[in-house]
Amino acid sequence: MNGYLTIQEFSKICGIEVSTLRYWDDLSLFSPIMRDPENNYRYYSLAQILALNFVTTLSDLEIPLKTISELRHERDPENFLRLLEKQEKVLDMELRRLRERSSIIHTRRELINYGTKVDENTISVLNRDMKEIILWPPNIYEKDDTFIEAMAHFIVKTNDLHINLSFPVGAYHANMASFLKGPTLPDRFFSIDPLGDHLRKEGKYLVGFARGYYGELGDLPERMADYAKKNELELTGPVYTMYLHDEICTNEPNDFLAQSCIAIVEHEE
Amino acid sequence: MNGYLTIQEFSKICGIEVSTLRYWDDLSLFSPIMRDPENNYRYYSLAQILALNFVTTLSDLEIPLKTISELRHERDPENFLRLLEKQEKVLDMELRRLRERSSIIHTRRELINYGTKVDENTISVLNRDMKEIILWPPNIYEKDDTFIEAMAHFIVKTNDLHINLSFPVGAYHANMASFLKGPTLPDRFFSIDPLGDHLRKEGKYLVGFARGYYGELGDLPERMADYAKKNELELTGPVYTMYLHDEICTNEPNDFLAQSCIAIVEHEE
DNA sequence: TTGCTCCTCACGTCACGTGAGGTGGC
DNA sequence: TTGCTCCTCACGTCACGTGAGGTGGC
Repeated sequence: MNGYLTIQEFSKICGIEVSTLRYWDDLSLFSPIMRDPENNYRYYSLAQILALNFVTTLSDLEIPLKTISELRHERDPENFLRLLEKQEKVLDMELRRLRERSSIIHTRRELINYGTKVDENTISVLNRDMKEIILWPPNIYEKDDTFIEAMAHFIVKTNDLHINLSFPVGAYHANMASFLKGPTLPDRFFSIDPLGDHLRKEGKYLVGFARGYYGELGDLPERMADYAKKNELELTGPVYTMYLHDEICTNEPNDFLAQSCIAIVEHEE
Repeated sequence: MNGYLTIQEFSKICGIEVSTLRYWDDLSLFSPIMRDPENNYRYYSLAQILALNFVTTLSDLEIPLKTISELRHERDPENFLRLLEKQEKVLDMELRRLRERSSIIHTRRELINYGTKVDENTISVLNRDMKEIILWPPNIYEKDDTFIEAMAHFIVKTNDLHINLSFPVGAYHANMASFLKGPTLPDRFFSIDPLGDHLRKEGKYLVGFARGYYGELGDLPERMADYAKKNELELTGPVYTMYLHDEICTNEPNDFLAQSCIAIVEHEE
């Protein structure tokens, strides 16, 4: 057949799979210019690349084949601009969600990675960078509430806050006294979300670690207080407890790894 | 049932559809803590929100349910870091494709929009911004080739250049003489791609428009040359012909709208 | 005869959403 | 009795990919 291309030849030229070409033909979305009446072979022409380009361009933009099909016989610039505007909004939404996902992965990787390297038995003074978090509203405990129940109740009550639980969760005590008194019952929760507007300031922190389930910090508060006393450190501001390893990266609750830290007053001499 | 939640209650609390919860149960990915042996009702506990969080977090990251399921019983930080790294690469690829799509939409909208506003019957001198394009390698015409066939042949021969045909295509003549001699047979093609490294410089251009199929510019070259002569304009550099309206936004080839432009030498006095 | 391309038709994929048809408690 | 929730099972979605089983030309 002079000038005609078999389906495979056409497929190679335009980079569209044979199965896709057949599927588009079935939908009457894009059909070969000719069929052999004997054996039903499909034959395409080179010039069809342009008609094909209409379909591939729009389907690459994630416009549904049905919409493309409907548009095929009545395209005009005005209609088309409206479609593009609509699709741009769809893509913007996707972009936003993608960025959030990247953000979650990045945050998680940082914490987990740090958790695998840390000397978890030592209390020490370390420099910490600024960190953005989202502080949830203050907790109101009902009697017998544990950390987890409190969190669950909290999530239930504040469903409309649209907290993204994919970001790691942490516990916030307003000061060292509150931390010593009820390590299991933080004043607030927070999520470690780079878009948060609460800033944990940069500077020197007293830092300690503990293995165990949410809220179970063992004697960490006392050990941190002792260390501060022995080394004559003046502590200030809230205690931030972050879970470096949590239910996302281990299935053994006793292996959860928490890091608590509280800022140290730096005296200039 | 004290402390137990029906499937609908649990669904509302955690924001996961009832049908999704049932599906995840079918897959043994996440099951209720209890079943009523009488009627097979599902009952969930508040504490299950944490186990659920493992599934939702990973599925929000677009990790396949099968992978999540496999991981469920043997998560550990090391494994997990590897999974996150892998998924980060997947998301980066998606991000790149999304950006390209946005770029295509933006480019198309600009051209189409401009095309609907333009005074297409007038030759005029206009300021043009800098524009990035991708210049394809020079054309080699076989005898009887038309614009379209040339383009098709070109695409076939240069399949390995990975030209993205979703960006609008244009025609490039090395200079006015070449444009006058063979408007139908440009020296090169190009795509209007913001990532292109060939720059159409900013400045004053002689600009004209023509309706018609690819390569069919009518007497536009002569009209432009006449205008230049009458107004004593000195023309320089290549002629860029862009299709403001093409097969993507109209199904009538005679309605394609081309814009040809060539730079004008600006004498400082 | 062998190997190759083409055809149609049916079924699988993935993560659900949507009924249909039926049960159980107030 | 009525209305509500729950159940299971089957089928639909979307854009193909993958055989199975068969034909036609060199």
